Amino acid sequence: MAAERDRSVAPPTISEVAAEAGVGRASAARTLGGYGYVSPELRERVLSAAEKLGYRANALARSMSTGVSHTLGLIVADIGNPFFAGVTRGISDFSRQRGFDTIVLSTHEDLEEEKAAVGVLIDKRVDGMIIASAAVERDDVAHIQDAMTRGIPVVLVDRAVEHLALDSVVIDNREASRRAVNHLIEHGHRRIGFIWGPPMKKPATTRRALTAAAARSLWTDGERLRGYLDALDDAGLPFDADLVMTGPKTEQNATVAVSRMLALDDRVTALFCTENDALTGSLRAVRESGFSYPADVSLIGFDDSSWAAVMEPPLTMIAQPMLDLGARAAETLLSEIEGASPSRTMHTLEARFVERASVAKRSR
Amino acid sequence: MAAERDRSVAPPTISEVAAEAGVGRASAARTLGGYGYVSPELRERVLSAAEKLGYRANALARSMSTGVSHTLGLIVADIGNPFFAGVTRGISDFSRQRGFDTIVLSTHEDLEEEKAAVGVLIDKRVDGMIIASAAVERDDVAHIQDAMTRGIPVVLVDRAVEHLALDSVVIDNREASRRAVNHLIEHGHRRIGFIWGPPMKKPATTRRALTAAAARSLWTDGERLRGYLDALDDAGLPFDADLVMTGPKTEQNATVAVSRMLALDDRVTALFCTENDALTGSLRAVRESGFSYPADVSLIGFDDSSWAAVMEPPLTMIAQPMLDLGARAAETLLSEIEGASPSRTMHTLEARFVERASVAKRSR
DNA sequence: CTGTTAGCGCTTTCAA
DNA sequence: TTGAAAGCGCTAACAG
Repeated sequence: MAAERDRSVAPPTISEVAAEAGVGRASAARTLGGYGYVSPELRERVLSAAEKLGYRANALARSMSTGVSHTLGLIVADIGNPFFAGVTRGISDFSRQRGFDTIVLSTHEDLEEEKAAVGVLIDKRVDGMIIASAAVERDDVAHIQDAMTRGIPVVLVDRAVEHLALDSVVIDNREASRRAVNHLIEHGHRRIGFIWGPPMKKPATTRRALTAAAARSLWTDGERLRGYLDALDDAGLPFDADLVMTGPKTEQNATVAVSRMLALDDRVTALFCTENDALTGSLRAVRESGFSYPADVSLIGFDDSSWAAVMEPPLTMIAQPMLDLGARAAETLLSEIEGASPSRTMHTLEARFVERASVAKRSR
Repeated sequence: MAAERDRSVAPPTISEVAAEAGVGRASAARTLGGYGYVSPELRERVLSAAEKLGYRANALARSMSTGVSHTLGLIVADIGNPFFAGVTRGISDFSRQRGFDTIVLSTHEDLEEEKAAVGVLIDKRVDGMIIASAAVERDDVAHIQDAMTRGIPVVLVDRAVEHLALDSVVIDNREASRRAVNHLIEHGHRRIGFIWGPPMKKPATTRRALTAAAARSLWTDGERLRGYLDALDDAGLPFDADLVMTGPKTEQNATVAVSRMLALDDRVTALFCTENDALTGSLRAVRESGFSYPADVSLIGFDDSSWAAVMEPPLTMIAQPMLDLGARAAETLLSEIEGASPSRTMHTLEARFVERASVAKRSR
């Protein structure tokens, strides 16, 4: 029997509406649920009875019998991060329009929290989930496979996961990165700092160690690093481990790392920052070291924002289509929910390279 | 009978677990649901049967019988906005810890969408909702009252609504604004632009028209404008309608409005921007007009971010405690859900005034 | 076209 | 301590 309920008056049920209208429950259900045939007469009576009682369908009960919740789950590292907030907005707008709502869970980039989040969504019987997963290794993906096994459609957003044959919606991070770094090279830069790379216990000393670490990092981190390396290789430029930040990804660490790169005998003359905090941290280091951009050091950042455009000089940035990433992920998920079989492909959206004024010819 | 379901294997139910364990359903339910007494023996059998079948409780069914969904609803204008994203993060972190998940709905600052959103949340039987409402007039709040009438706890966040006796969690916008403007006045400024005020069809020409418009605007907008006026009055400074932007709240309009203020014979020497886009729009206008800050014009903005700190010179800002606003709203809501009667008060959190270097003594 | 009825998977009396 | 059975509000066969 129902318990803890009635924090107030129990909400009217379809039976009460039927009684009020003097019709059978099924007829009331049919008109209110919008299915089956009902004569205009009864229909009218039911509608006004519902109106009168302030009837609202209990979506929970409906889901119980239909097996469909019209609710999506979204799992991201941090909903407070503007990038994920943008993606969320894209998902939310798209899915709401199709009658789906979204439960949003933040995992703080912690795999255990992510596992728990998937469990919660399974329990709540979401119709599908979109995940920007923190999973990397093969052993990290069991929770996602569990959801799949249970027949819950899953699509990945922002980060692909190697060991998972799933649809994912991403940008070509490697190419975006390669292009940015190449842009720097074309401006004569040969000492280009990369902020930030995969977090490592101790700084990498060899390219080999670094790429190995990248393989154990978030897909996005790895791709961006590979793009950096690609550009170097394309230009025949030597790799220097001192120019790649590998510490924990915080703004402050970026400042420290960049300060060091700026103090090198053969100092860095350009910086490629793969995240917003990396950029602001770098900017701070540049200033504190007594340099200015783009005269002394050129800069390119990731994830454009109106701030980047009003910096003086304005910043050259890689702009990810956040809303579109979300919308596309939602679209893909919804079509799988509606029965389409997953194409298990990577949907790659275009990132824009927004050239402004933070890159100058090397003058040194 | 259940329909559309089984997109795959139907998930195991408590009955199946009971059968597998060779016990009655109730015993299985008791151990799995964590209530009532079960002998250690049976308990063990049930647990391993559940494990074996991969049982996960169906939260929907549970909600059906308990009347509690352990789900909160959050309604904001735009989840993609960094401010709301931060608030959401605060809510999400706090409530998740207490076993509640959050359905997030964006209304695009549209009252109709907000009404629909409330309806959706009622239907999904959320245990409570947090709303940053677009409602202003008495006629705008029926949907929220409807939720209240149905016994669903509601707390307001960021924006209080005059006609609603509800708990709300906000900052003292008026005081924060007054303080910022006063800071400008103390630095000798007498011509201070306010970006942006309440949107009006045609520019206000009198103070009276402006305050009237403010009364018909979002609470935050009104409060911030009142704070501006307070500071002027405190200092005995005259009000000038030309210094208050009243157009649609877009970055571009801010640029246009500020450009105009800068072109006045008795031009503006300081700007107070009440939102991020207002600030970036203003910055652009300052630059395009051939001025620089803080030498020619001083600036103060709302909603601090790491960007503001790395601008050159760094920007003086009012920092709202976004996470705390969210956490506090969640805390208040949860206690009401747990039975506390709403205190119907405004919970005012402290905003910090972060003084950096975008305000200088008036030099003109 | 309309009403009766049997579930959906869980919780919770109530007896045993 | 345990099990049987009713009920949460809805959908969907199935008769009529």
